[in-house]
Amino acid sequence: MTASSKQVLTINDKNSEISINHQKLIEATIETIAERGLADTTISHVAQKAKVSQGYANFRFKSKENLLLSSLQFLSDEYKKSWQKIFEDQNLDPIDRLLRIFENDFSKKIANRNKISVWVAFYSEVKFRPSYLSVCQMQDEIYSSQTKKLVDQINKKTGQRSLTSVEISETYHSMVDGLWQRILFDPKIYTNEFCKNLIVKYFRSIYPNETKFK
Amino acid sequence: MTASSKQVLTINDKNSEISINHQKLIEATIETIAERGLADTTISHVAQKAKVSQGYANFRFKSKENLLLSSLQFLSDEYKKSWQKIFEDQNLDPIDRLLRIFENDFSKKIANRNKISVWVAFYSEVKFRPSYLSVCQMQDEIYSSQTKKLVDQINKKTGQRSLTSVEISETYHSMVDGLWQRILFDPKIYTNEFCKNLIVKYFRSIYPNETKFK
DNA sequence: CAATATTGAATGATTATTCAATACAAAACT
DNA sequence: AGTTTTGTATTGAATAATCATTCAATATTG
Repeated sequence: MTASSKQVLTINDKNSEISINHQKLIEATIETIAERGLADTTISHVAQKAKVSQGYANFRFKSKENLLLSSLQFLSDEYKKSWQKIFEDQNLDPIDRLLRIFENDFSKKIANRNKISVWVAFYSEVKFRPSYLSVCQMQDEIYSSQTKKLVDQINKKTGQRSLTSVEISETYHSMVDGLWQRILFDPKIYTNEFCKNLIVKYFRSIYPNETKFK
Repeated sequence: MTASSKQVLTINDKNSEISINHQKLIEATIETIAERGLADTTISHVAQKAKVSQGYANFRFKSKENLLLSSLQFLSDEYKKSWQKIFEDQNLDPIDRLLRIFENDFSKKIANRNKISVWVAFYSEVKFRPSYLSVCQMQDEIYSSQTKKLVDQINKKTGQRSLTSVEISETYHSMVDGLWQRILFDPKIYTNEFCKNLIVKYFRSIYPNETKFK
């Protein structure tokens, strides 16, 4: 290893050291909200979980509010990346893409009780914190417009005419939100498989000739 | 007015005086949550809105937690009464009953931004307060089983066979929950009419020969 | 004159935020 | 190479604000 490469490595190390703390705190925040709820999430709990001092957590993010917002942003980005990958995959035909989209929406990584409880916690404050709202809306708009486009392609391909692409994509979207919420109520009934099955059945009833919605 | 009737009236007055305070506090709680969010709802705010002293609010309900739970129970009862009336109305044929059910679910009285924000606030705590969960689950189970039965009748009547009654009623139920949530995000797009239209379209696609889903 | 309803000020607990003190690491200088 | 200096990262104790809860005092009612 040369001196110069070591230097670069050192700089990287230093930066990632910083972002490790940053990331540790965000992850600790999400875990804490999932474990105790937003109402009982204190800087002190988060700092303990992230193994830094309470003062540092506050210093690092300037305020609790900012730490919460950053955590929501992280969650939002993570979700967004997961579906953007699918929308950008050129090898998928429209139906396969749609299948992948809702497989993703009910994958263990996305639709688990911990993540959902954090989402719902933020949702519940959306009316009172414009910053939360804008993160959620931003994400929603892109997802909605992409889904709509996708449904347009499928409608064209299948000749489905009784429902518009907006109607189908909005129905899908609201079903996902609703099912996520119901997973919180009763994860025994609302398993990921149960939810996916409901979605498949919905699309099968709209596209009865499509064999892929089996 | 006789003495005895006055007596009765007085007792009634006294009782209703008590329950007026009780009710005033519950309504003030709901309004406060709708206006400021659960996180910023303090006994002091609620008491001010109900025009009683802070100490009294606490004394009357024993604890803030209990006041919140009572408010959720009230909201739940109010909603339950509204749909039970429809399920019990013997003059309605199954399709009309279903129409009335989702008209109710998206009526101004039920699906307005204030009420929904309160529901979502409680939903978000369901994972951490068993008492909230049980109120929500109780309600849900009855509503679900009634809806399932209703869909069974409609399936029988129309000969619809591709979807089970559980699938249809669960899909409907999750759509309602999801749409309620989306009303919070963007009430401009998700108007009550927009939501009802989505639901009608859903049922029309499942029961294509039923002219009432126009 | 009871008995009950209601007040509002005091209490104690919790918590976000601040900041002086300290640890640490890199750079500068013998 | 070893020592000092400098700058940054991190700590943790102190602060001040907020709030639920309590309860002795007061008002209201029968």
